[in-house]
Amino acid sequence: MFYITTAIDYTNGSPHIGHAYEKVLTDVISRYRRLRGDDVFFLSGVDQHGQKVQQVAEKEGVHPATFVKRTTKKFTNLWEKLDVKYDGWAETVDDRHKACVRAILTELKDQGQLYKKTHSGFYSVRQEQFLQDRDRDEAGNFGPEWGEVVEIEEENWYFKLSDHTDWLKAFLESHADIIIPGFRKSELLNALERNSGIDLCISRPKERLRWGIEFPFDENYVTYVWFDALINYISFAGYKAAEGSGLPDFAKLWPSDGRPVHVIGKDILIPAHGVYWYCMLHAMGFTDAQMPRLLVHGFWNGLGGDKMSKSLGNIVDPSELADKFSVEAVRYYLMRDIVTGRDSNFDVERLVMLFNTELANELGNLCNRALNMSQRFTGGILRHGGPLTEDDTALQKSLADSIASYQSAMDEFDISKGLEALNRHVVQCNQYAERMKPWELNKDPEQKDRVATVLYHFAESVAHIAVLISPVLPQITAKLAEQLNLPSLTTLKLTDLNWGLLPDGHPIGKPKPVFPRIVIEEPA
RNA sequence: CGCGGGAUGGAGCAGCCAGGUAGCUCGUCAGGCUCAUAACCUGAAGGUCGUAGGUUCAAAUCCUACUCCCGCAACCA
Repeated sequence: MFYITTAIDYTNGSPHIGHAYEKVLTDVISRYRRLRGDDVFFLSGVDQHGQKVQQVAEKEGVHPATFVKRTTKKFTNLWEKLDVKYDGWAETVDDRHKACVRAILTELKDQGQLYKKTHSGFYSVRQEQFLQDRDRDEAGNFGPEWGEVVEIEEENWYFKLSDHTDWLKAFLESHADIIIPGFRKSELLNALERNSGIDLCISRPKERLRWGIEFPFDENYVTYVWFDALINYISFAGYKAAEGSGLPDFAKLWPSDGRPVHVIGKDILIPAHGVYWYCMLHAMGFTDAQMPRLLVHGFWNGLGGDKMSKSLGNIVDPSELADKFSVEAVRYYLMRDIVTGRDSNFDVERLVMLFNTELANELGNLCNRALNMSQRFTGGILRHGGPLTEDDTALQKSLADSIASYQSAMDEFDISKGLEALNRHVVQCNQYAERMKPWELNKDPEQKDRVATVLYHFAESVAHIAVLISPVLPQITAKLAEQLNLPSLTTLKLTDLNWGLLPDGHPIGKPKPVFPRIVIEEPA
């Protein structure tokens, strides 16, 4: 079983392009693994507790539960629109999740992993948070942005993080591909070096935070984010689930030799996932062989590399984008114009350019011209035709090569490179067309077989690409399958992709552009 | 000496881990083709691969120093 998760998004606002990227990326990986023939379970969800939600809900005069229900809808609507198809959906207000969190807390407390301690520090009443030395201004004071700052003492629950950091260091050092890309691991190890010996505060007194999961053994406290949000990866996988909960079988999703993949953003690697989550799992008794892989993606920045932010006004709404340019264009752009793990700059012009060149002009046009010629020259019937020439075998080899590099790129989560590999074959097909000139051959009745052979090579190439591109553009695969009059294409696996998907004598459908070019009206 | 990333023809990027003629897309210029979505194909111009050293027969790639840009620095998230 290939178990893959996204981070759960915090429901205090609307989803932006970064949320969409992560979910589409995970969706594409899931679909690819299914294409490979793997059993896949894809979990996504939302983080609904916490102070920010409580505050915003209060401001809007609604109960937090009502508020998160409304905000959650914005996320689920977007995933539906963007064709993100998850198998499990995590909502942290779910009673089954709460029960799991409580069971874990109880167990860890019994094992002596949790303890209560008093912390004193400077507290900003307005911001409702403790302040650190680095929040001080140059003169060493807390500035006016914090409002009234008081020194208070507060008792809280702590998790013995420091008991696990030595193990974590050794574990990370001995497992090469546990964090992708690799440079993130050195960053994590360095951070670990600097900060070991600190325990983790995991509670909030109820007078400060009500909107959370109550401690099973101390009713005056709720869990703070860590032992709530992070637990979703196991609670919704069926960890400690009650009979008839409707949750998956945990032993199947996360077996003793199973390593799930958590897809997360670079902002939550250190410390949340890279330190806290690994140590939490270790404390719960998960073995080294069960520790998840972390696929750490980068961010989409604004043009020029600025961070996207409300104040700069360069926030991109993925939903509007999909309405304007189509879901395919958005999915393709998000996968194509970034190297997994790195940052990229969001640029609508590049979205349009990549769609128009690679999809409309190259792939779409190839499909269109191929089917058109088949309709006009061979009556819409595909035939294997005459004996193969060197050009034909070279084209078949190009396809095989493309599939091989596609597969190795996709196995390494490098979607952009995988798509590039497919494009290479499309370009080969167009070059083959120029050399073979079937429109010339067709004028000579002697060359009927040759024309059929050449046209078959186009159609067969399109059929293969239709399948290979399906993780990124699932709707397109269906459209291409329809035009090729071969609905079974949508159910093929990677191993089924041998030359000859289209039988001899196969009647093809009517060509219709699958990627109409995006035309931007220039302001006069 | 806090940590990590980046610096490659006009633009955006790949290549670096496992050194061996500098690659892709867009743009520009010239040509070809007409089956096709004003799509497709061919050719050309354009780069001392941030700077300075070093290792090597050979460095964009390895090592050292430096410059500039970005992000992050754990009871707060």
